[in-house]
Amino acid sequence: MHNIYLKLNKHIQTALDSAFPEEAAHAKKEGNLLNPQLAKATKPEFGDFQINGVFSLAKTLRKPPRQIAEIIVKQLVKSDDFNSFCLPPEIAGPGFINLTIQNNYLTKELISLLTDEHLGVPFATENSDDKSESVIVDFSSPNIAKEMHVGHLRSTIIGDSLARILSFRGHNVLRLNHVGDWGTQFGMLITHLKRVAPQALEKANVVDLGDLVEFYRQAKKKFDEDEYFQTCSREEVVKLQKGNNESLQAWKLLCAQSRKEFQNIYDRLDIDLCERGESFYNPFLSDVVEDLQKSGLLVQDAGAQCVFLDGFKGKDGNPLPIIVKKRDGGFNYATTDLAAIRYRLKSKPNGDGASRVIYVTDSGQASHFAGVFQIANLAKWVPQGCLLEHVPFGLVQGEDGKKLKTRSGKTIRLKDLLDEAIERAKADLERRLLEEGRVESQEFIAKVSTTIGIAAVKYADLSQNRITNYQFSFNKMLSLQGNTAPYLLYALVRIAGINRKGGNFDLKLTYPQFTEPQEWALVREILKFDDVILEVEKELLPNRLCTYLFELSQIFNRFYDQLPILKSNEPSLSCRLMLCRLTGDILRKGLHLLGISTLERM
RNA sequence: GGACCGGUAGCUCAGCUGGAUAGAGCAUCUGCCUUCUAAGCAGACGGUCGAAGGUUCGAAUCCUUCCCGGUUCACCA
Repeated sequence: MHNIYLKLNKHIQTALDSAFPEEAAHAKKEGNLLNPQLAKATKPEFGDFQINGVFSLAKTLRKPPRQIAEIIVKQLVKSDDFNSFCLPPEIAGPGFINLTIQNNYLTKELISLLTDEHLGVPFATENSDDKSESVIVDFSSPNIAKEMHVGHLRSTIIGDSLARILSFRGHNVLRLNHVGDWGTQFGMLITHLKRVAPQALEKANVVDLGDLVEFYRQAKKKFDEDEYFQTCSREEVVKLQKGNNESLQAWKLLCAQSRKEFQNIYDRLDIDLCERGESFYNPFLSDVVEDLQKSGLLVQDAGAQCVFLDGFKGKDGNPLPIIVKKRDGGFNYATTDLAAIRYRLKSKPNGDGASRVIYVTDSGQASHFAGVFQIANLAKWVPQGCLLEHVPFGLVQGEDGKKLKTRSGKTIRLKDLLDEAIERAKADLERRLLEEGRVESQEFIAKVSTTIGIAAVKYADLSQNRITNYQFSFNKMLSLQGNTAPYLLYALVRIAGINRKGGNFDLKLTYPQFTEPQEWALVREILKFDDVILEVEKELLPNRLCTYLFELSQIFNRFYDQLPILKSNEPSLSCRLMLCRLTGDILRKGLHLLGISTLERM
């Protein structure tokens, strides 16, 4: 109802201007407008919208709120256009004005959705007020030669969903996987590789490293035990940085192997990413330091090149430096992140030309990003109107409230976690089939349990406000009741069932005539999709979309339970089928925007 | 100790620029399947919104102080 909101707001604004010309003029002089504080109604009985601004007006005008409200209402109903889509406003309580949109206007909006692939959500374009932006979403970002574990789960799932939503809105989205493909750990990895598989350096693809985690563990063990190995490793880092051929070859092999393993996970999760690791920014690191030097931000402290910022203090209360060049001349992650910011904001072809950069990482990195963002601003790398945003999220905890670990205390591999979700979904499904005496093919069972398992993991994560820590529970996420993926998928399956049994309707024949409250509740909910998407785009909180989809499903299930659909007579039959179709479209689209695939039967 | 984030029903959590009587789900209890998938629906029970002050016509929401939990604080990322 985004358009309706804008239309209403304009009407109210006009009404305020004519009802209180002096106040309006005064407000305008101050550079603002009288604020009607138009908002969505907090409860269905209050209609569709409510005006909350009467009280502050009452104060400045020194008149009772209800009197002000009456003046506004009187002014509003003078407009024929207003009366053509809104019912006469009602003054309620101490001075709220409740607004209800007319039925025929709502049905008109609803019909327009039938032919709108975007389901009412505005599409940002190059030349409009609703301007399309270049957005970078930096998410997932595992480390090369390590395995993806639960720690990567939230970033990957949340980042993917945000990227999908921003693209859907019309923005040009670059999904960057800022993998950890550079750094001191490569010294030991390359040294180890050279020892166990020297042939890998001569020919490409001759060696399958298999379990990289085990490989990493072995290398680490040697590094800790063997002094000579340590020396070689350190030398190896230097060689690599200098661009030694052999070392680069080994490095590439390790990266390729990791990439293959990451890709397995991304394929299973249906996630599309553009890999651009830390190494990409190597050529720009010294420029960063130079730039900071020029802008006078750089300070030498204890041999390191640092930037000191307001509000950054250490344990002892002394100012805390952000180091951009280490005492040994090396760079660290602050430097890389600064180089990345600079590159991403620079216009093409020397950069990405982004106007919004979103970092989806755990909240533990909040102060790091606050620091580098501040430096970027001070160094004037952030053009007017460009936005750097850290999108933090909390820890994944087990049901005991502690950091999620295996029973033996190890970090849980993402692969195992997904396998278990699917396995449990399969067990649930098979139990149900048995109970209901249904027989399904192995293929069906495999597909349904995979879809449900992955959906459950994703939805459980996304449906929670990302700021807080998140308690991971297979039982809850796979639960058949409540705000879970299976519940939403089930609503869609019901709609698909209706479609199979003759759910086609001819929309030309139908001018909808809704009569039942369950129908109207569904109509109104369907029309809220655009508001929700716009909100998520701004706040970057996918859980708002989840809440909406859950409520839509609830309202649909009520409708489905309480009214006959296929067995109703015309015109109800067509009207109800139309509601099924739109509910299905929105659920499918909404779930898709969360990165969740849907089912026809389950 | 400083910074940041949390504290809302027995449990897990929503709560949008401050708005009307604080919302879900789970759990517990009570109803509803000759009918489109009951993985559903209807209802009941459940609250000093961590505490105290303050701002406001109005505070879970904003400000201050305090309590509790988490994260983080110099060359790892």
